[in-house]
Amino acid sequence: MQWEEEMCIVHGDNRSAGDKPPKTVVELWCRARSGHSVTLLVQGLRPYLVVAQKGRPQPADQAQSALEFLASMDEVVEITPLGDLWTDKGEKPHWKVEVTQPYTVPRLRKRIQDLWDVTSADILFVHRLLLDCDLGPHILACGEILWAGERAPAETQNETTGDRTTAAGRIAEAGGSGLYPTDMVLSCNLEDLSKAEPFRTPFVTFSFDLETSIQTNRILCAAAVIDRAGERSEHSFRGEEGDIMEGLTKLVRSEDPDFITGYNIDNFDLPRMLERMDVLSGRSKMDGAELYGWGRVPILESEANRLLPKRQQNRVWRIPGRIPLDAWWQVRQTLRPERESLRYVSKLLWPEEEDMHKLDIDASQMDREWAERPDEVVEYCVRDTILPLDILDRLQSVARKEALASVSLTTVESASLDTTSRWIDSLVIRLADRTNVAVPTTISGPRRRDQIAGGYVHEVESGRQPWIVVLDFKSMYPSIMISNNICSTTLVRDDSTDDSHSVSPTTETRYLSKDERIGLVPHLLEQLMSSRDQHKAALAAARESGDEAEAFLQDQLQYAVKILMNSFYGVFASSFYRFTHPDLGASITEWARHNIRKIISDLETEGYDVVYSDTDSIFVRAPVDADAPINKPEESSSEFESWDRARSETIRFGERLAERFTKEGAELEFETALSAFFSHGAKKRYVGRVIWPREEMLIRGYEVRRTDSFALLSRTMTEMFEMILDGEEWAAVEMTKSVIDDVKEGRANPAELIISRSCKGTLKRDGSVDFSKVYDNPDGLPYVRAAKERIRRGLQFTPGMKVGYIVTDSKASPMDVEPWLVDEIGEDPPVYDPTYYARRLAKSLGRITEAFGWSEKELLSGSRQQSIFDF
DNA sequence: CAGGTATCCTAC
DNA sequence: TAAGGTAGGATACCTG
Repeated sequence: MQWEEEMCIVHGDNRSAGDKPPKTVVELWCRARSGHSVTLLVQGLRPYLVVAQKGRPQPADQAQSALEFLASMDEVVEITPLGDLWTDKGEKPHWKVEVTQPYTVPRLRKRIQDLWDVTSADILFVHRLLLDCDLGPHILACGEILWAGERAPAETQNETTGDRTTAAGRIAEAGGSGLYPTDMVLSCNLEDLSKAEPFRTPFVTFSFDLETSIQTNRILCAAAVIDRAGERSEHSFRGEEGDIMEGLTKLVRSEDPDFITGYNIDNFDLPRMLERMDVLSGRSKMDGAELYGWGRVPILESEANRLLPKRQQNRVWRIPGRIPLDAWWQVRQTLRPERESLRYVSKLLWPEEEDMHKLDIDASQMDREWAERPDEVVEYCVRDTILPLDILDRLQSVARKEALASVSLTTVESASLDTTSRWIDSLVIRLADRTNVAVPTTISGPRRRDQIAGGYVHEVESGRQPWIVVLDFKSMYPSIMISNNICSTTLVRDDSTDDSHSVSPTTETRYLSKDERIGLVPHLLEQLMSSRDQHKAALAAARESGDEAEAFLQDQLQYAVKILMNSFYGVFASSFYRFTHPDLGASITEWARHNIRKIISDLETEGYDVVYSDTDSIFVRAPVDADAPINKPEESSSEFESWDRARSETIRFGERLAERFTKEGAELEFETALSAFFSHGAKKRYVGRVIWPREEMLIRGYEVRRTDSFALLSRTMTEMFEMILDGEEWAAVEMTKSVIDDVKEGRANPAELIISRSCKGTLKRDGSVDFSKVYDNPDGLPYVRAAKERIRRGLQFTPGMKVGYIVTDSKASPMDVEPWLVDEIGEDPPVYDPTYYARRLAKSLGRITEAFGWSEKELLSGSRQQSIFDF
């Protein structure tokens, strides 16, 4: 029975489907737009690599005997000429060498690379399918139904499609491995797949959590929640450890989720499952599959390798067919919270809902808690599986991954777990293949030592400046790449010159004109720029018509395009990427420095004051009445008119500068107007009172922005900035002195003194953490000592997480610190070292007050003057 | 106690 | 043996 519908590719893999003749099947695990899961078995694609004669271009017929030898090799099935392809040594004849199976490609590449230039030889087979058929994650697929389970659409279920035994046979015949745990299995050919418009897929997510014994590492209980497009069901497991693991595994296999989440699963739950599986199953791999066979493949001896979750080195976990997405990592990336415990994060996200973060179990005493009140432990465990789902919902993590997959034309798994260079690959290789450019392999080996120069940062003077306009270049690096046609394929590598070339300002790196050859990178960036404009227009139209769902989708897509565009520069300025050259990155930043410096010097020549500039931005003093008040007066007040006039003149000045300095391909935008700007004289650290296009305070670089500052410092500094920007520096100093006095007297709230820093480490197989591999002197670092103390006390620590601590004695060397455990186990706060905190406050705040003549020493001395604070 | 090194985090 | 970049500020520890 044939079936056709739209679906989204979650993940893909391939397997051999016979040797004589050699056949390979691509397995695509998908979620249909209508909700059920599908395994697509795609036939008809054969693995290949591409070769050319080494060195300078030579006539194709000189390759004849070498080609004959190549054709005689075991792995090689067929060789076909591709004609001339572009390479950095010129255009030359290439041949497509089809091979038996994907796994032979790297082997063959190594064997022949002394004889041939080998290209297109490090591309994952499933990506090959998306590239060659020009598909993205959203597809329309048509195929023969080999299996239709209970959740498959009713009209697909009948006696034939629903019979397990015969289904397994049909699947094997189509090159699949057996009865996949998906709702449907379809067989199709390459031609049966086509690109579909993006839609929001109703993915299924599985969230789980383990509670384990601190003494023995044994799993005491577990919980899981399934989210099926918003519909949730809760499950809990207790009893024998093996039964718990089997229960979880059965649930994964029957509910068949696309995403697997939880809090800290990457470094805790997933490795712990593997460790306990080893303990319980001994040597039999198939016992292991019953305990932990979460891979989306049948439970068969032949699938032993794909059934279990895996992680190479210290990288992300991979589960064939599914996507492990740690809620902790998503929180870290999108929220950047000061602390990262689940309790802290849930309070941050849902401050109103008390029972969501009720603290009732002491995780550091899990064995005792489990012995005394197992029901509460299970309840606690269930709650900790619901929160990660709520977090992913709130952060829109899944929708973002899907949008990124859609704009980079890759699988959702690749968008979720792969790195920037893979997403770029997906677009670049596709275009290279279509425009006859050979695709070199990624460069391996040691990193380049000499760095390229980066952006220009202007010196900033200490003090306050009134009425400033901030302008910046729109998408500076992408614009430079587009307007100068910067690409590996347009770089002039010999010393030829031509008037049509685009020539970089100082090193005189040359690029071909667009008329001669349009570079891959400029071509793609231009496409992305216009597609972002289209998504933005569609977003506006959807909002207009009240179509919330469409507006959401278009907003996700335009944002994903932005992210993708901004990552081009980094990848092409890197030392390893396949289409890279050191001159590329260097000339992009060279143009950038040149452009911004030119504007600065033009403005200065005309007598304007450039206060600051960083890479693509410029801060200029507006020529307005210097006596106008900088803090906004009441509208009824007599000074209001003066302020308001300064404001409109500043805005007009900003608009005028933007217009004047905007050129074709380099758009300077008027970003904000400030009534006051302050810096203590350090680059990348400044504050501004924004008065246009909205009213707010802008802070960059200062401790206020840093997650490793402490709350009291951030709060005091923010208040200080408010006062300084209002012109009340004396009050700021007095306020600061009173804060420091309180700290010295021991009156500060210790919760405001927590310092939190990320701490690395390597996870050992038995679950313990090794710090000495990543740190020269681990015990010399306060946060490592705090992490060690956490571990000693039976609390979770996973490599990379932030550790909160209080300094208790700074006179000791190294200083004494204690971890902050109040959130997690309700422990009394440590007693802080008043001298240390007073000194840190005075130092950080003193740097700022120094601009007005008050030093750190004066803040610390406590010699407060009579002030408005003394009532 | 000055200066160098290791480390973190941020701006762009 | 996997991989977006550079510029810059700040802190703690260690050494001489």
